[in-house]
Amino acid sequence: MNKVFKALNDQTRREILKLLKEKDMSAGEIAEAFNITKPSISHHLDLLQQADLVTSEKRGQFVIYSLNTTVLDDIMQWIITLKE
Amino acid sequence: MNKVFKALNDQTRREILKLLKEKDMSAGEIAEAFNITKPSISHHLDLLQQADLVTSEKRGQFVIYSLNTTVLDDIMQWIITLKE
DNA sequence: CCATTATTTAGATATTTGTCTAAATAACTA
DNA sequence: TAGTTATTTAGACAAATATCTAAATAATGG
Repeated sequence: MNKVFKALNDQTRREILKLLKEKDMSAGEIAEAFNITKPSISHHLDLLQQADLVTSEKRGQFVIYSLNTTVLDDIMQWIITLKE
Repeated sequence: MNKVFKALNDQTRREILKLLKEKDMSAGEIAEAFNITKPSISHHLDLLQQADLVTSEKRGQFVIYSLNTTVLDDIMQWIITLKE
């Protein structure tokens, strides 16, 4: 939960999630969408994965990342609880 | 939006919101609920207010804080968009 | 007006974070 | 096997953050 909030607290990471909503992408493809070096993007992807917001799968020499929205349900529930 | 995510990215601030869900509280009352000094809590309240997650009103020598959940709707909508 | 109480502001400090470059690892291909 | 491409790891550094103590501000009550 803590890790999810932390992962969401960054514009670049939120945009990565938005990209992955459209389609699965390799680390390199994701990096190309930003003006940030590949190691930095790799770090962001690591944080997103730690939060379970993305999953990754090695396909040949590529690592394909996918969005995982199931943890967002917890955040939604947290917000709903706060509102009621 | 950025400020809301930032404000939510802290355990203490999330607990403050939970407290304020139950009832409005003065800055001092809130501080007493934590093992943190009053200036630190004051700083957290400032960040929450910047994010529009709480409002404050001066009543005599006290400052009463209240929860404001309207901005949480934006977060909810952001999550829903990501999920659909 | 002075002392007390409530809260915030200022300034310092240690930790965390986002970014970079350089190097390491892993997989394909000629 | 050697060279190329894809990604991550390691290490450094500047900026942001959470916390503290001390001082300032504001309101109350004798």
